[in-house]
Amino acid sequence: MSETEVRRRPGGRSARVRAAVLDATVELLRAHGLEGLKVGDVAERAGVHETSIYRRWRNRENLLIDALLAASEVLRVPDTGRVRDDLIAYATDLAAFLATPTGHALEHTLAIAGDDPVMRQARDRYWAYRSERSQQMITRAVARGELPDTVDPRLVIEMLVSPVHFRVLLTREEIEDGMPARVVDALLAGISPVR
Amino acid sequence: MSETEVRRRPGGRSARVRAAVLDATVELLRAHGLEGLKVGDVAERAGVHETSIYRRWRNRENLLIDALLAASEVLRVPDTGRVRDDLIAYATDLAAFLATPTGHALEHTLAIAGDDPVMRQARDRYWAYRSERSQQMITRAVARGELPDTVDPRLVIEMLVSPVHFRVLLTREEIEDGMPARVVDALLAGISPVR
Amino acid sequence: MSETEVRRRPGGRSARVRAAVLDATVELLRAHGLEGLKVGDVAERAGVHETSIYRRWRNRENLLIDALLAASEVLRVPDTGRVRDDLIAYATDLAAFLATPTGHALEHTLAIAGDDPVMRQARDRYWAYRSERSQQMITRAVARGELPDTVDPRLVIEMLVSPVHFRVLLTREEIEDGMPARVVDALLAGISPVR
Amino acid sequence: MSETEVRRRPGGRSARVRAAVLDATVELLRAHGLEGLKVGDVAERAGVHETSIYRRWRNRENLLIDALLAASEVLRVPDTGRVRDDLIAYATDLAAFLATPTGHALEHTLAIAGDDPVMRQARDRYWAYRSERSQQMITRAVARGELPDTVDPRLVIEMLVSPVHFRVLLTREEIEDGMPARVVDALLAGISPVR
DNA sequence: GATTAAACGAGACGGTACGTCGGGTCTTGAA
DNA sequence: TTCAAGACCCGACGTACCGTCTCGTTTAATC
Repeated sequence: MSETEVRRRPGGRSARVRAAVLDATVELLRAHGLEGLKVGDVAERAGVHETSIYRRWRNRENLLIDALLAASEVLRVPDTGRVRDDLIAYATDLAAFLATPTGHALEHTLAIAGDDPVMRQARDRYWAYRSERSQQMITRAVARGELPDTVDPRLVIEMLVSPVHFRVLLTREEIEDGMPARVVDALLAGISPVR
Repeated sequence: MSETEVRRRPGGRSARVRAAVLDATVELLRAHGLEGLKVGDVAERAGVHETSIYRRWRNRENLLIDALLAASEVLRVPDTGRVRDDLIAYATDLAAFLATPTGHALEHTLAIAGDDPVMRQARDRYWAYRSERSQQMITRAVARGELPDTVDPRLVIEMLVSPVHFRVLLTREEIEDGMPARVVDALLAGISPVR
Repeated sequence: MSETEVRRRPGGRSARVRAAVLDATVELLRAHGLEGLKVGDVAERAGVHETSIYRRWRNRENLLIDALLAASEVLRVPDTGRVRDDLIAYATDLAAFLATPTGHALEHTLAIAGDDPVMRQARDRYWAYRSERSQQMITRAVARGELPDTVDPRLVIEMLVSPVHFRVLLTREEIEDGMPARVVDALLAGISPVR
Repeated sequence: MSETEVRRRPGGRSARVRAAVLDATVELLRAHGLEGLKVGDVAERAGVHETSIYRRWRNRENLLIDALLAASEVLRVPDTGRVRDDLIAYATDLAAFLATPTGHALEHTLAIAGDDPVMRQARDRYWAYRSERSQQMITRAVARGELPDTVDPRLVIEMLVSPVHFRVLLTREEIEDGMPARVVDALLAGISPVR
């Protein structure tokens, strides 16, 4: 999904350069963080000339986005047969991913990213991809009869993942072990006792 | 709450300089956004020498944080007597604030901010302040008997505000009119019909 | 002799930039003196970006030295066939050169210059060049039989030129017309009447 | 001779401050060299407020000159009864002094110093003092009949001391042991064998 | 297998902003 | 009223990194 350009000659020099650069980018992100990522360093580590990077990605942001989206495919959507377990597992996985330097960097990049067409498109593509996949947990639960068909999958997913992002990105507080479960339970049962 | 230093001579030159600089910072943020804020411009607009800014705030980030926190005191906590109304009003207000350039800039700055002591302290102070005040909505509801005393005010507030921040900061999707109400309802009643 | 780098493409942009910057430097030195020479001004006058100057020369001093050494090639070594005339002519020329703003600035720069490797090398190269050439006046005289082969060319040249430098640099007294001749005569004949 | 101002209350606070500052200046010069001398450091070391220094000396240069001239009184004029010995001893002493950090700094300061009235006067006073005293070696020799009364004392002294200054200030070459003697001999006897 | 166009290597340069440094002035509280 | 303390003004220096430009060289697809 992070393919920005048409690959004319797969496996040729171009492809090698591209792969080396994206790898180096992620690697350096992990090591020095977002601010510490310099195009020149990426070039050096990739064994490629800086000019070649600018030629292909035009600027630092494009490179970043391309590299990070490629690195974000690790998130898997569980399918245990029970919503509660699915949601807890997903939130836990997400928290773990966001705790890695790569995950952290991805978040920051998305948060910082401007609104030029390129970034906008990249961002939209990323969230569309994630929404679509994670909402399957809800639609499957509805199909199984676990949840009423009146639920709004998007809202549910948002209320599930946003507290995790919130802590990672804004308050920077740790996500303690039971947190995902408590979020899921509050979400499923509500906080008022009776109606 | 954004007071970083002891005011030795309140009203003296130092205080005047400080105020002028913070005002200019917020003003320019509103005008040119986060990326467009240059320390040199702030200095010029504040009628102060650039060096004086660096002397006091050390770098751009510290200046930003100080200015933004000062500008974030507008958020009020409602007290209507009914949780649902309180929470909806608060979330709506928050969404409105985050839609302003100042609010946007505040979010971004907090998200970008590094982990040096200065920023960490500023961030912690900010969230402590906001948490403490907003959780009053929950504790009041518990006192009134509207909510059971088993609810975790912190979790509730997080689940209330994080979807708003999430959209503003990450997906950049609009917050439609009914959204706060739907979040509150899901939170209060839960999404599973029966247990 | 002030060539610090290998010219890869002689006459290319690099060479043009280099020449323009050195010219501008000497020109501004002439105009505003040593203290008044700002790197930014040089850049502007040379039609070159300030960064380019810092990239190549690293700091103001290196630029100065390079420019001044380039400007000091005007000193010619006379060859009249008679030592006395040669020495007087040389000392007179030297005095004239040192009286120009450029000469003045050269002196000051050499006197001020620190002992970092770059400056040290520049200084050594300069004096080696000047020594070697000026001592030819003595060796030629010895070859002609005008002077005994026991004379130390280096000492003689030092005793010839140092009074000139001394006045220009330290006492700042004028070098009156007959001064070089009197120095040369004292040097050749000695000041004691008999031996 | 380095008294720039009238001492109103010798021994009073003013005098103490003045002495402490000048001492600190020379001390720091010795330690960090000319470039490394900061007014703020001097103030701190002297246990005096920076403002007090600026009040009295007005700027860094004046302070420097005042301190250095005070430190240059160590040069003594020998009187052995024989010109050759006198001159050699004097030149040797001079070389030794100029080799000390203080001597070095004095030279540099004089060489760098601008032409504003203050510096001009300080410089003139310094050289007048040194000239007057050192030329006594020549006039005494003339009185003794050792030298003809046609010699120009000023020229002789210049030709004696300038090679020393030359090496210290410009070429930065070491002054080897026999050098003063060879200069003196060349000066007394001349370098041409016979006329 | 020779040709040719795209991509790459190399390196200087333009440009913008950041942050530093240090000399020197000015305000203010306190003695 | 004077003085110590310290913030401030001012103007430079030097740094860092982004992104551009030019030219020579390699590579890989095409003839």
